[in-house]
Amino acid sequence: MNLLGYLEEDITIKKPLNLKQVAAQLGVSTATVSNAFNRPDQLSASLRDRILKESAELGYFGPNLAARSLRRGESGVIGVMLADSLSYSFSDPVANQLLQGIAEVLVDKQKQLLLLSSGVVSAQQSSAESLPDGFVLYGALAGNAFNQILRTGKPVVTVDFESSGTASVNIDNEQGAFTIANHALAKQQHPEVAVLGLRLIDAGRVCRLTAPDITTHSGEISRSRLAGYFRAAQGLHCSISPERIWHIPVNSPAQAEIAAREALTSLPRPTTLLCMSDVIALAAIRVAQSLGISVPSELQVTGFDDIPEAARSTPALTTVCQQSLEKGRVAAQMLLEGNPTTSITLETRLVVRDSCL
Amino acid sequence: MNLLGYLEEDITIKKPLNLKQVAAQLGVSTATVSNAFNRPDQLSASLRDRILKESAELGYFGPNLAARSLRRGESGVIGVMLADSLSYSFSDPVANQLLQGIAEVLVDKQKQLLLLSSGVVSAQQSSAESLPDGFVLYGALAGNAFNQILRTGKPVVTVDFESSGTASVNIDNEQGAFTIANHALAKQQHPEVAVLGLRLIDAGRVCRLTAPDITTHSGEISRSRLAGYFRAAQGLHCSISPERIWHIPVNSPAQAEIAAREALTSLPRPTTLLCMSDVIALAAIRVAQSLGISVPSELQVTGFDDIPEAARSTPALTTVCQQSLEKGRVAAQMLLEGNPTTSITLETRLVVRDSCL
DNA sequence: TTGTAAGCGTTATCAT
DNA sequence: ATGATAACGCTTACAA
Repeated sequence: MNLLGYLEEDITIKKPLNLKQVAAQLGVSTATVSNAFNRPDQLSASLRDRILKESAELGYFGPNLAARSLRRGESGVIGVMLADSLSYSFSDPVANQLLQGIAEVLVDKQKQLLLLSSGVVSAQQSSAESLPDGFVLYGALAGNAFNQILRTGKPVVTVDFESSGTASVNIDNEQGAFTIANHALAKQQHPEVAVLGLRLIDAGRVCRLTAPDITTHSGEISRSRLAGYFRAAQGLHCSISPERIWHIPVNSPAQAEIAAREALTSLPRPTTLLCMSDVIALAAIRVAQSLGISVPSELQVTGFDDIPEAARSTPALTTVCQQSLEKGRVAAQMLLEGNPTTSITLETRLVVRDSCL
Repeated sequence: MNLLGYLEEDITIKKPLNLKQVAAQLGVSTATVSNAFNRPDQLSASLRDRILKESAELGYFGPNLAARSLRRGESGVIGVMLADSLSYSFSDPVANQLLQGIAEVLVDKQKQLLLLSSGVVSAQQSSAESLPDGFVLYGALAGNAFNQILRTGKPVVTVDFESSGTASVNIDNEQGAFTIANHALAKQQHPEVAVLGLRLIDAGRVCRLTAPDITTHSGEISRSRLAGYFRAAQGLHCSISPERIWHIPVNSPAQAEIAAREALTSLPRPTTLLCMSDVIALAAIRVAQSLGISVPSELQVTGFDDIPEAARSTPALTTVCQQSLEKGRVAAQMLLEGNPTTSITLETRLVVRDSCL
């Protein structure tokens, strides 16, 4: 093989065909090839079939996405931006269910999914957010990422947080928390309540709250849930003091176990553990078992989320279903069907299983 | 507001700024703005800072991705293509761990993640696979999707399957299965073995195998695991007949429970259940518990994968760690660091916990 | 039905 | 450091 031959082959491998070359090969105009891929009505079915078939044989599988979206102003890609880091999100069952719901709709509507995490975008020199035709934003985004996306002027649906002017999908966290706390506390005479809370304050370690922490606002969702717990407790004339509320910085089993162990070895020992996520609650059940504390007879545990694992554990977890999967579906549908403007609040549902009867 | 005003405003909202407009606003040339974003060495630091700052204030956050990648021939996007449907993959703990590992590396290297599922691509008229600079392919892809990606000539790393000429990350499924089967069977006198297999044949329902199924090859991975089980059994002079092998079409708890129930109510009742995934094994443990069969004293259960939930269940699951997270990391690193050509086989590790001592 | 050509927003080259 | 300009691959209005 000579140098020229080598170069030719190299080019063949490196550069995919483009529409112009295909048109030349097939002996038709570029317009016709383009129409074959984009506007079936502009040519005869037989010609279209021939072009599609033969171009596939040549190794051309459709117009280059960058060029096409540059020209058309749309890409067929939907961006999903996650407040937490990407790799963490894949380990979080709630985020996974949301993504699952979104993916269902996108596949159905033939859209591609570009995953963005708020950290990367702001650091990036080229704006990946210029490509997608629309966005699902999950959770309160760090810093300017949110504004950056809004300024694109593209349709946006936010999930689990709201911002005036954009469509959103939410649940009533306060109400869900109230309902389950009420369920847990109503039937006990003198419940000893502890709360295992998620992201209540701005601290990187597991710790108890202090009185001033109660009035400070930090994470919206957690604060709503805490408010729901308080409302239920007050209605039943029992109280939850700050030092019986634990802050857990990340929704991970490891952190949750630390907090659960602290709570369950503190005195007086809690008889009820209100947990702000299922991951936390499941960890609490494991810790209780390892300490020889029987659930639910000696300790009632409640969760929040209703992740799949909640139904599988023993004892099965009593929790609040927040329909994460449906959230994802609804968000994606709103995004893809017309101009999204409305805000939707999905129902939460008390799911009574064995950990708190 | 008059019609013209309305239109102007509409345009302002709809069309994001472009580099040319920004250059005009700032009173510099397009080349300079472009250089500010792409080639810091081409202008003074102070000018660059001014441009970056002021263009952000104008609402310009960096060059349009479609235009940039059209021009440069690269996009900064990595495509991950999953053999299974996207929404299913998000529910599968193994796929999630792989994605987590990939995401770690991509975030670190400032790459974006485009998720493709093999179903969508082939049906799509525009080729989304033209955008990414490289691909991680997970699992044996349906139909032409694989070839379509290879023909792009872009770097590819395959995970959990091999194809000559492309780099790959794999584990030794046969060896892993052999090791755990050997562990499970070696210490019993006359073990009654049943296998709960994943995707062994081409059938959509849970069912037992028949003799001819044993020789037919279908899913590569499952077949390797089955071969490992057989090798271990033969070495210990015990046998596994086809009607003691169940086929489960999807790695879901629901399907697995059906198979487990069949297996555990069949006679003679198995004393050892070799399961081809942790999801299946965990389902088997739950079914055993519901039938009053004690694990591990009356029934030994082994899994495969070592998903996070395996360590958390009671009894904790004895399984084979296949390092899914590391697989993802390695695959992404291979893809991003130079021309990937090598094939790597990651170690599997027997993890003895309580379900099979 | 087909061919032609403008232009989408960017980068890179070249001369200035 | 700048200005002008040619691509990158495609879509589409328009003319034939």
